[in-house]
Amino acid sequence: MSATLPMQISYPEQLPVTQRRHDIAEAIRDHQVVIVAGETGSGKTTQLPKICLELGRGQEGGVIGHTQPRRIAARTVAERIAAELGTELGQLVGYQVRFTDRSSAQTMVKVMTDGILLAEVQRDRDLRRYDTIIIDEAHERSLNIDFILGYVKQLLPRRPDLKVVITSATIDPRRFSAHFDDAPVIEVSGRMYPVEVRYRELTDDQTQGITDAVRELLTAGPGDILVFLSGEREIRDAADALRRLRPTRVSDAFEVLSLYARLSSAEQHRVFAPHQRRRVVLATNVAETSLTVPGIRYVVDTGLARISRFSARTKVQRLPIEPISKASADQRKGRCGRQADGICIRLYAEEDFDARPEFTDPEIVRTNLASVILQMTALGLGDIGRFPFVEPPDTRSVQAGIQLLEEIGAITSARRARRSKPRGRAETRMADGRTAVSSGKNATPALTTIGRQLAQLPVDPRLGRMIVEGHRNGCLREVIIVAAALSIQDPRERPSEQQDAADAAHRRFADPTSDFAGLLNLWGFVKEQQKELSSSAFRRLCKTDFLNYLRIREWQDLDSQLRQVSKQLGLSLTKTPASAEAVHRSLLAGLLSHIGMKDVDKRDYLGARGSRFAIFPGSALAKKQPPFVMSAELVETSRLWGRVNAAIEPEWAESIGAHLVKRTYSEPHWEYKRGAVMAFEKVTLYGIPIVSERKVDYGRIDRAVARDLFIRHALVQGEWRTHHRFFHANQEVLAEAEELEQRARRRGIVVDDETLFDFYDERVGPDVVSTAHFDSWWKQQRRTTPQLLEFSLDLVVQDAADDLSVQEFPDVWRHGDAAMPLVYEFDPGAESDGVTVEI
DNA sequence: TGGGGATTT
Repeated sequence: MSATLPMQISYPEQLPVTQRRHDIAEAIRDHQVVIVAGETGSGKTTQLPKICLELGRGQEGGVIGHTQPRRIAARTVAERIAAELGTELGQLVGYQVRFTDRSSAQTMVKVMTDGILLAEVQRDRDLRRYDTIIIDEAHERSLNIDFILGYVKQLLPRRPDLKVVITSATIDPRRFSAHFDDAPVIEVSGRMYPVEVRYRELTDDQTQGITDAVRELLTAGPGDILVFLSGEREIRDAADALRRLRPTRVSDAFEVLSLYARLSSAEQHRVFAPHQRRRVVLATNVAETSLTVPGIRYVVDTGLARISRFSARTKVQRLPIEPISKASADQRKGRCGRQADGICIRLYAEEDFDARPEFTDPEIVRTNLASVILQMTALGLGDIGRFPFVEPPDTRSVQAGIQLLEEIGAITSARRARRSKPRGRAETRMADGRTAVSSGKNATPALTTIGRQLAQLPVDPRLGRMIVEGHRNGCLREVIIVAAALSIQDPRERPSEQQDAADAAHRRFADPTSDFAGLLNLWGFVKEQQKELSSSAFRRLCKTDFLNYLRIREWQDLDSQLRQVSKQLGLSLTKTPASAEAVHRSLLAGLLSHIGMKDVDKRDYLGARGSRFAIFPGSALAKKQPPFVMSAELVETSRLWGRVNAAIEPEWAESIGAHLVKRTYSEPHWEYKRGAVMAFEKVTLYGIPIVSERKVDYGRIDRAVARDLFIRHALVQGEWRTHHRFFHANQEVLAEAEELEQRARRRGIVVDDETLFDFYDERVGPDVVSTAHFDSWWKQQRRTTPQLLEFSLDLVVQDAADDLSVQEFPDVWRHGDAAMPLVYEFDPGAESDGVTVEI
């Protein structure tokens, strides 16, 4: 059956999976999808590809694809399979992770990260390259795994020849089985020594609980202790307390080590180095799946972890400390007992454990979905609501993802497309910043040109958006460097013992107005040193300058990758150095909802949608906080923090966010000097005032109101200096009527302003909103109707005053030869009231 | 005024 296989396949007898290999082979032969459930040590990861090979799969043009959640795992799994098959890595067995492809045309088993498989979907929609796909560690339920499980589900009918094997820890294999129409489940036992669980509910604080537990375990026998905590601070507190602990016996002496992802590589390596003394390792979740600490006999579990959650309401990522699930607690427990019996002390009550949720929420229900939606839309997968997810994300999260994609101009919803108007018109500029987009029923957004480009860029959509804008602003080189830095882990190290020295070393690159500029400075320094130094001297420099060499390499690799993809997208690199403003304007294109306005009183920032955030203390902007900032990352921990920031000019956001800004106008008023109606414009972006009181020509905003005010003030009230004949003639007519009022000692003879307004309103052209508009309109109009705007005395005098005439009230009192002027005034109570003869 | 962990043609 394996005629084309060059070697004999054998299975290590001691592995539990070996006993079930015939059942597994049979199941794969008879079913399209098989679930293999088994704990660590069952051998499923390495033996399943061999079973598939023996079934004749991975041959004659097809490849066995095998996905891993992490890069390191992809490499080591491939190495082990290759070794067991007695072949060289990269031939029959290969692997591919980002930046490294060690597979070839001969490769029958290709181990890769799940992200690589997803990326391949873009150009091989039916995954024709594979005849078998093994999805390992599916219980981890990462975003990638859930997307693959959904994608494969809808692919199966189109690829009846494709076999899929899902592997999972023994927790809940039924869920996967149900997702794949009751696919058979084969359970394989693990190879674990028994672990005794002791519940020690906290009576004091956590640090006390940890020291008590450690003391208890020290007396239980030899072996290292692994403590799970929620974060760096808790680790520091516990380490301090444990170092103060004085063991009563010499044999109880131990050293304390920390382990978390941001630890410097030297500090991390200590954990894996051989050692004599007993150890207590204080770790975050990094030790739950990613790193295996060797030689652990005992586990202390605080039962807590920081879990990332995305709030669809506030649109920010949160990192609350939460009680972990049963599955996670059991995974922690399983970290001891790999070499001998173990003990796991849980710092909570058994009833507490029993009441906890079975599983940790899968990432897809906890994360920002913009990237997934973008990829799905690019793949033409249609309605997200109908995609066969194992566990569909919440509608509100999907909406939030769509909203973000709209913010960065990646998609246009059907509604927005219908509403859009030609640019440059007042209506267009008055974009309403509407937030709701599409209902679940017609949630099929359309990709814009930008969106199609973003789908090709292997970075977060916000970062991709910066890159696209960088091309437009002639600073692609710089923006790619920044975007690359933002998508990897910070290459700057801050070892716990030398924080001040590390900060000082890093401060050399800091720019007080921009952390992004600081990254560019660091990049320049690294490039220069690399040019001048030998490879080993450069590594030494990294160490003394508190830089993580591997992450620097990762940064540079990602930079090259992004340059290459950009080139394919037709985005061109610039040779000449770009201005800081061009770079920051480009970055802002991806961070429109991450801007903030300084609140001087509260020493923090007003952010989008009424949120408030503070500058993270590690930022170069923490000391002198500028009036407006943008933040690359907003994460809520003890409070909402902006981690990587730069000062911005708020006006930049007005043009880049033209599709989102709201404009409101106040105090429209006539300005005599300008001969126009002006008003104050306020521009807000997500509720942040980016322009507070800008005087604008209101005629372009609201024609009706501006015309009304023009007529009232310029024409009716005469607040205008002009030579138009009708204007002066009308004023004389009015003056005559007013004189009549004085002489007749009656008010109400002259018509009120409303009548005059109506007169002009009926006659003046509809577009006349200022003196300039009037002049050009009247220039045409008066040729045909020169008298159009002239008042008659009849118009300005009330009907009831018709019987009166100015002649009845003479201007002069004649007495003999003398002619004395008469002055009329109607002002009861005043001395001048009545007729006054001037002698 | 101090943040869990992965991953990408």
